[in-house]
Amino acid sequence: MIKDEINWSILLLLQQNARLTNAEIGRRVGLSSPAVTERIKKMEDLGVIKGYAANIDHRATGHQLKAIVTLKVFSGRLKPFLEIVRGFKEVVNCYRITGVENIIMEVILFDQNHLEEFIDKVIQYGETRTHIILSNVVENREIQRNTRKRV
Amino acid sequence: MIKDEINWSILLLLQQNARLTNAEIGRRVGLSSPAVTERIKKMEDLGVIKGYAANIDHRATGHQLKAIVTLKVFSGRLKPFLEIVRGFKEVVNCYRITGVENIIMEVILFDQNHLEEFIDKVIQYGETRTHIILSNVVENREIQRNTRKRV
DNA sequence: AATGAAATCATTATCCA
DNA sequence: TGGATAATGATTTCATT
Repeated sequence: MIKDEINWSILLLLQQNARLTNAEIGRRVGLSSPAVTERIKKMEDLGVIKGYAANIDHRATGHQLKAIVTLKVFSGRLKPFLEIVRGFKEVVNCYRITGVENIIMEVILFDQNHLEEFIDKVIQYGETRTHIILSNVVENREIQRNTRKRV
Repeated sequence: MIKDEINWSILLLLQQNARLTNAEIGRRVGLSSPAVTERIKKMEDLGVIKGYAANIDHRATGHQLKAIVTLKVFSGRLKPFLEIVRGFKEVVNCYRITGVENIIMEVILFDQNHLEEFIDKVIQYGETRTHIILSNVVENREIQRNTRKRV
């Protein structure tokens, strides 16, 4: 759990720019830099902060396509799929989900050939459905403090 | 485009830990820290690096549920939806996609009541399908250099 | 891209509420 | 327990080569 308002502010700042210095964060939230350092370290140790990642434009790395691929896994094929998917570099996110489909993946691909090769790899584990991503409407929004009424 | 191998190394390091100092990155890739600073700045300016985000555990912020919600938008309702979805704090990612559904969203929610409220908000824009996320199989994997054979 | 000087930052220890 | 302050060492920034 998050201790107080100041930690919420620190979390928001780090979600917006993880490369802010602790001194700069301190200035914005009204704390000294050692105090900020200690608060951040504690939240890292507690697992509140899981890590810090640079956000890369996939087109700049030569990846033309981004797609969502769902998988309705064949009977008995879930476990082997869960093993092998960790090795697929195209897959940047993979979730187990409820519903008719069991798996949903976010995939980054060089081109349509690459998409075809990828489908070939996963089709032996289940029935796939592919959605090409056309545009980003909301991207990587920060998790914020709960301000809604609780029931 | 990415200039050389060293920039790929820098990108990989920043995806794994965006809070590494430039001096530390320099040590690992064999450059001085001003050289690293300049390379990173150039990649930021070119839009190769879009930003740096702390990764927060949604359970630690009191959000019990994560879900995928797809939307088959009603005729004429896409534009108003695209406007309003930017204001929905629950939505951390939203894509326009090809296929029967037009929209796919990644949503973070406090509890099942919150999910119900969220569905109520979006259901006027189209037909929804909700998948609760059960677990993460692959999370936030780094985009890597292309090593596969090109055709 | 490296180097060196100056400013800023991180870290540690100590003290205080 | 949590934070401020001060000292030291590391880092960043800027100018120069």
